[in-house]
Amino acid sequence: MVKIRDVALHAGVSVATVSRALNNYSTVAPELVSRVRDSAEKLGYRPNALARSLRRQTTRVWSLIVTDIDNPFYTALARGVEDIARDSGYSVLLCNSDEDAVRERDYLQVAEQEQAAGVIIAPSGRDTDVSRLIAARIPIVAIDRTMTADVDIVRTNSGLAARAATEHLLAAGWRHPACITGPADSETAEDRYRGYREAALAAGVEPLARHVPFHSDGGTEAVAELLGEDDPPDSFFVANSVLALGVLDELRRRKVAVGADVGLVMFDEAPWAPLLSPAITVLTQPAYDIGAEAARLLVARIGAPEGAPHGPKEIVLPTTLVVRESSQRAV
Amino acid sequence: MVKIRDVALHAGVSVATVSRALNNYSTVAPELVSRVRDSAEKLGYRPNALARSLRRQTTRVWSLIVTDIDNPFYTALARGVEDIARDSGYSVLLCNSDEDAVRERDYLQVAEQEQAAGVIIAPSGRDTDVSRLIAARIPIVAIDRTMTADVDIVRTNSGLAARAATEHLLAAGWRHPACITGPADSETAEDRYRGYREAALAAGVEPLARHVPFHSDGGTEAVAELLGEDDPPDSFFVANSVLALGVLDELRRRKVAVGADVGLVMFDEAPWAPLLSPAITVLTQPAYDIGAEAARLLVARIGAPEGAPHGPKEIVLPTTLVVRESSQRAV
DNA sequence: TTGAAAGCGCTAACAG
DNA sequence: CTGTTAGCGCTTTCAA
Repeated sequence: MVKIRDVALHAGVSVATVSRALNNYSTVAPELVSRVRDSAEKLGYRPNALARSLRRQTTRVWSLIVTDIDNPFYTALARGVEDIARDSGYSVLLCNSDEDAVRERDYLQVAEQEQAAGVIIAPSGRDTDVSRLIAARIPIVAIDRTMTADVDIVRTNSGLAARAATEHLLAAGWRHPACITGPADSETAEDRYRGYREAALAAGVEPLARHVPFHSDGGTEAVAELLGEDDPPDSFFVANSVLALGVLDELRRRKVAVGADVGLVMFDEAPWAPLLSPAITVLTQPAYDIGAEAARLLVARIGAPEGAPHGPKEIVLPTTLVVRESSQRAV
Repeated sequence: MVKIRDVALHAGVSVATVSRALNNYSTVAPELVSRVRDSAEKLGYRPNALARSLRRQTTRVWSLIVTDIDNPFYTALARGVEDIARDSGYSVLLCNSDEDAVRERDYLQVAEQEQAAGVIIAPSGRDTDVSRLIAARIPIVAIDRTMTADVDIVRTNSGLAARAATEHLLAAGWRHPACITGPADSETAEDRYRGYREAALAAGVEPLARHVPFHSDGGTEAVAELLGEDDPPDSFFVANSVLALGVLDELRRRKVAVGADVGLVMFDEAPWAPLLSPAITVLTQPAYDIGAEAARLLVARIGAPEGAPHGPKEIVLPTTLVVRESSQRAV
């Protein structure tokens, strides 16, 4: 491993000069700069980021903690984060908590110990403990879900969108929409449920819902239960695309035809949504932009002076209903 | 930030003792161990990973570089890597090169500068330059695609599988299968093409193929071109699921019915494959296991003594043809 | 403008 | 068994 000392020796200057030259300090004589650069180039010198970070007391790495790496919403979001991070010279440590509070805690600890420059997190629960990060002055931006801790957040208005989706189902002629959502302690799951509930109540329909884990099996299970009800639903509002996978699978298994026997709207766009027969009506969240905005917020926080007084920022992005076939009653 | 010195002061011992106690050196008196642990606990001490790594000259972080984070194959693989990494006490820096050699180079450089303990990479091309990592003695495991560099690799036998898939198409009664694959400089793309070609030739069918970028747009484009041929194909062997998304989209747009007008088999399982009508016949790769095996190989390499003589290992996992409806001629 | 030297927080010889 | 101390490789005062 070639270190700064080797470059200094080769260039015939001190290590301090090498450091300054390579970090673009304007105080170094131009000739020395080029001599140093040449030496560094020739020797194949790469600064040791560990040593630099230790000395500078700051790293160039972010942690991005998501709850489900298989959810296209999060991969799209990750791209948004990553693009902005790259532009700003950061690398992103992508961590998958799998909705598991223990894994999440572990990753938060890693972020702390590795002295992450910042953390972007989709918290597994509202009470996810980030107090240590805050104490360590590591900026945090929440995405998708709010948390009790006082941090910046970028999200969409799930409740409103859920309400609109349910109203759409009703307007399309479905009489008895049910809601399949995530665990009650997940904020987005609850918001979406509430939006559905409002719309149902407003239309004089008795709300019918299932809270299941955010996995496709959860969707499967919920459908099975719901269709076993005395007064089964004739349509579904599903709180995310992973859940919908299970829902659609179970519906198919039971030979229940979407768009004819039952209606369906799901939260989140997915690459396969337009390909199904019928094509799935979705609530599109600007996933990439959520990530990008969160990244911008983080950059701003990192750059902000120590005792900057500004309170937590909140950015709410719009969700769009994309009407396709699954929500329509077949002719 | 509470540091080791603070713990030492609080526990009334030297920093060395704190270090030893916390790192489970058996030479420390049990009473001191507990005193140190108590102090550390009380003060909320968290070792600075940067300082530790700098001193130990080794980190607990891996880089996992994939070419497309939106490809379910890679997210499943990432889970495999992550699970084993966690078990072995490592964190995974997941990087998305997007098939872009420049991004890939940047990430490799980050891995080097951050002194990654190891790197698992799906190289964007066979000639991806990992010489610096090798020089820095950072173990590397290739996944999915081989490379000219001498590294461990975990992969499937794409060629064989592709051949089987094409033979299956032919056996199902399709007369003129075409191949839609990735860029010619991508090894898996080429392997899959060759497998297809062998099967076609063996059956006396003139090979017909398109090499396009591994994005859904590539699939769209390929279909458009292929169907414009004088002697258009009656079925498709598609080299991965992302490409297939574009293929299916274009087929749908043109109102060409899969399973009736054309047959289709794609490489890789995808959560939506069984949900389409008709359900898609796929070549399933054990993505999770590929990741897990790669991780195990990496653990072994990291643990191996400096001058260990064993050459690069290669692990080839089986691919399974899952016959569903899209490859069958409708009655 | 440059160099010498201190020190980021930790671990690991080396002494005792 | 415990403490003292020398670094890991780098940046950044402080002097010259």
